[in-house]
Amino acid sequence: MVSAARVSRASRDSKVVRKQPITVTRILAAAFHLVETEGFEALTMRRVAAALETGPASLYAHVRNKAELDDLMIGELCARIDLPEPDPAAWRGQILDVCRQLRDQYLRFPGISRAALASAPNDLETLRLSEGMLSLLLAGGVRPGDAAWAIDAAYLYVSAYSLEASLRGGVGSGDARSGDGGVTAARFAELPADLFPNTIRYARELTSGEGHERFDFTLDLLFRGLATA
Amino acid sequence: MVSAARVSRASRDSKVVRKQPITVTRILAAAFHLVETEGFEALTMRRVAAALETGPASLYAHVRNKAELDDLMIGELCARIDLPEPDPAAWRGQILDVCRQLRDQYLRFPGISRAALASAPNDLETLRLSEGMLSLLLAGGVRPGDAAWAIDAAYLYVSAYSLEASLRGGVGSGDARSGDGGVTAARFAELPADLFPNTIRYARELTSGEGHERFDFTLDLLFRGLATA
DNA sequence: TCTACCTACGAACAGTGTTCGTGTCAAGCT
DNA sequence: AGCTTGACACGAACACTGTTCGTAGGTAGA
Repeated sequence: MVSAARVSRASRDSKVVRKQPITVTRILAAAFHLVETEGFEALTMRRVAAALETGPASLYAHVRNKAELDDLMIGELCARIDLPEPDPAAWRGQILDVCRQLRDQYLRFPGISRAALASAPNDLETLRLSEGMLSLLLAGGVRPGDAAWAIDAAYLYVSAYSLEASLRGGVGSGDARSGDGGVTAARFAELPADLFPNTIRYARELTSGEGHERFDFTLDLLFRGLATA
Repeated sequence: MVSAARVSRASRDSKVVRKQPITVTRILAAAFHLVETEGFEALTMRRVAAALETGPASLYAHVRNKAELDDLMIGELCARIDLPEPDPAAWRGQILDVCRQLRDQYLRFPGISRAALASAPNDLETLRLSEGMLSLLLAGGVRPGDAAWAIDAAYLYVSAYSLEASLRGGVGSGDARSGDGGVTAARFAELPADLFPNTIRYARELTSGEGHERFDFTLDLLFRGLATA
């Protein structure tokens, strides 16, 4: 037996080097890599464990649940959001920017917004984001009650939008870019004309929206309606 | 062997009566009952099959997937929505009413909105709802493009709201009604005061909202911002 | 009457989250 | 130095999940 002890400072001495210890950080890194490349459905305790070259049981010493792993990922994502210093004159642009950041983080890891919707993870990072958004609106002169409810609605919408966008784009179907909208519009045209007159007539409007136009449209609608005292 | 044939017209002759045949309707009924009483997580092919006193394989003759079962349920829910005749003067109230109906259908079957978010089920019933909502907004004088995007946003929000409300209320925790808000507000008060000044200060606003006040608030915000030509 | 077909279903497969018990190491105490 | 303690790692297993295969059974048509 090659007693492979005391290799704590040498990273890779030989092939019998001691395995790097499992930490929450490494688990999270493996999880993010997995979701980024294969989508949220592939995020499995076994897959994460395999990426760390161990068995699934080893993860439960650092993470209570898969649910907790999900929450940790959402927290990490929220931590990456850049919160601007509140500028009372530009609060609408600022809050929109924050929402866009959140959306892009979600979209970078397809399907992860499921985890955001599946729980109300009141950890510190999520609250930091919430606090930051609240500050922007308050600085803009929005009434506290309205501000609180508006950011809640915005957070919900961003999560739902990202989830739907992830499913639509998928993680494997890379060719479903612009042609898909035309396909859907064509299917609308084949509906019974007496039951779906408006759907047929406005098929273009229903399926339109390049990039994130719909996203901006909705959030603008949401924040523009807030009274600034 | 008691040949139990030709019992097709007699419903319940004796104990050896022929088992009622499996139909999509019966599958859906069992599925709805299951979700209503035990929540969406309990909706399992095996549980549905067991409720029908058969094995899981028997379902796959009538339903392609569990995903298709989910879609069928969403379709059924949408079919129950009552679409009013468009009244140009009252379109805001009308669309809000439709959204409330949808919300109540979702909330009656806790967690089922997961299925609504997990796919864009373009079946006829979903499209009927979409067409109805579109008609209301168009009658109100909303521009077609705005109307199409607004109902999309509203549908997304209703689903996300219902999902979160289902998780918050749970299906087993019947006592988590009004006391929970106080608990969350109290947890906000224990946060580090230098990092979360607004969260602490407006803890009441952040956790307030009896019944569906937040729901109405958000949708009002959404629809009030639409220009009526 | 015979045949063909659709329905029902038992059994099994590949996965999932999670727990139990055992090992194995590192540090701390005597 | 020797011993003990405790945390970490992990193989195996349990109770589930969705889904498919092969086969039986009864019904409808020729």
